Amino acid sequence: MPIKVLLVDDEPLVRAGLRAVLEAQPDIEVVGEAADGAAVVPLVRSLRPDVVAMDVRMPLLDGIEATRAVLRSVDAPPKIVVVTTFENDEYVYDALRAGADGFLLKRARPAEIVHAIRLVAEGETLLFPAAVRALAAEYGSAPARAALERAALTDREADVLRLMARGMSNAEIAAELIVGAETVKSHVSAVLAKLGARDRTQAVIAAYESGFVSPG
Amino acid sequence: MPIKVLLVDDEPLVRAGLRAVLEAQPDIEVVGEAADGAAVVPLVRSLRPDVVAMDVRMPLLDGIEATRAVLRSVDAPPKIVVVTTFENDEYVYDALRAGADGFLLKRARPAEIVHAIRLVAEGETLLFPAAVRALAAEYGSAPARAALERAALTDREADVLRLMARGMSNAEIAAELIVGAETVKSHVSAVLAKLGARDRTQAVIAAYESGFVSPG
DNA sequence: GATCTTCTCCCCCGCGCGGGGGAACCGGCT
DNA sequence: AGCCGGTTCCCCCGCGCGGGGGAGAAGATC
Repeated sequence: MPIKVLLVDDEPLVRAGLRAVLEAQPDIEVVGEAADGAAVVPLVRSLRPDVVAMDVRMPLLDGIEATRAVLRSVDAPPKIVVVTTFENDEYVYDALRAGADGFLLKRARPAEIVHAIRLVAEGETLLFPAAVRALAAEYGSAPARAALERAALTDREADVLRLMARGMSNAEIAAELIVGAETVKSHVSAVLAKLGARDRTQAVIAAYESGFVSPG
Repeated sequence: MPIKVLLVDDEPLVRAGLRAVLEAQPDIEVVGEAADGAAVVPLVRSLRPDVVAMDVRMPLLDGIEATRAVLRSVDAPPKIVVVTTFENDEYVYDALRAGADGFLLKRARPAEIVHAIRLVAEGETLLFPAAVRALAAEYGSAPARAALERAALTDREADVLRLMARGMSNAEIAAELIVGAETVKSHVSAVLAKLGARDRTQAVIAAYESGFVSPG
């Protein structure tokens, strides 16, 4: 009997890609899709998947909350694999703490994705792929890193800085985080103040220099 | 005279979407469509498009080979923009090496797609659009550096980008280089155009991701 | 000579950014 | 109950930024 998988991602293209990759395997069957976390629990109840491939960042209910909701409210819950774009995404670890069984990168090769699904279906836990260790190893210089740690950014400020470091405007960050533009401005101002940066460009430079974000 | 665009994608839905987006612009005209790479060269010869929006993955002849074929066999070849679904598409960089002038993601917003077409039509190389990070992540900094070299910054523009990456304002850069503020603005604008960056922050990000500057 | 690129500087203009305030809500802590 | 930090949103305001033009001088190239 095949491994039944439920896909949860707000981007149709990502779902289509995962479906194509997984359904090419004879032992894997995609039994359903959801575009946001709020739809996950009912779908898990009705479809009884073995594995849920869950995006972290989604509108309405993110992957972390959705993971908690599934584990809390479903008997014999499925294995949950967190799907993420960036390996240094802090949310990934939150999701793992919330009870997820592993994670995989969207840029992973199809064979790796298939492998990950099979592993967690068998009860294994995928915690720290080589990519994450390698990234942690080449983390930034100690002084700069310490400086940024001293800055003591809040969770939300860290989110904003991460998106700033991806070149997003305030409006784009607001759309990404599903908050108002004024809210983003508040967070940006707080980040600039804490980092001692004059503008967003200096803040992004500090993020790179400290290893808060890393090239590649 | 409008920018003449040829669409090449095996998915009719994608072609329809691109056509709808591009033809909403008064200065852009979609002159033709092709469903696979094999049909591209004859169509380029007969239609003489300014820009070819080329999917990477296609039946018969993929976007990489089709790009090579066009550049090899057509005089005064059109600009070629690689269209891809996933930012980590391993073939994207191969296409850039084959001579493509830029790339864009299918999930990009209409305004970004239009912007990309206009930029490459003007002879710029489009590097930034969100995919640079993923490319650099998977293949290391060498490809991104090569891509930045393709941008062909002049000596002065490289000077300005280096100082931008140190967090300097236009006025500070002007003082550092002992030139007028207006001169710096000109160089900055040139850098942004060549990198396909929207603002100085994105330019600095591209500088880090490409290894043009390094943390530490 | 003519042409091209590069570097230099200038104009106007719109807008996003960042500073400076304030305020409401909520959860945690005392 | 009271306090406080975090998140959310609002106001006004000045200014640097970036786009779109143009233009002159120097050097390379043909």
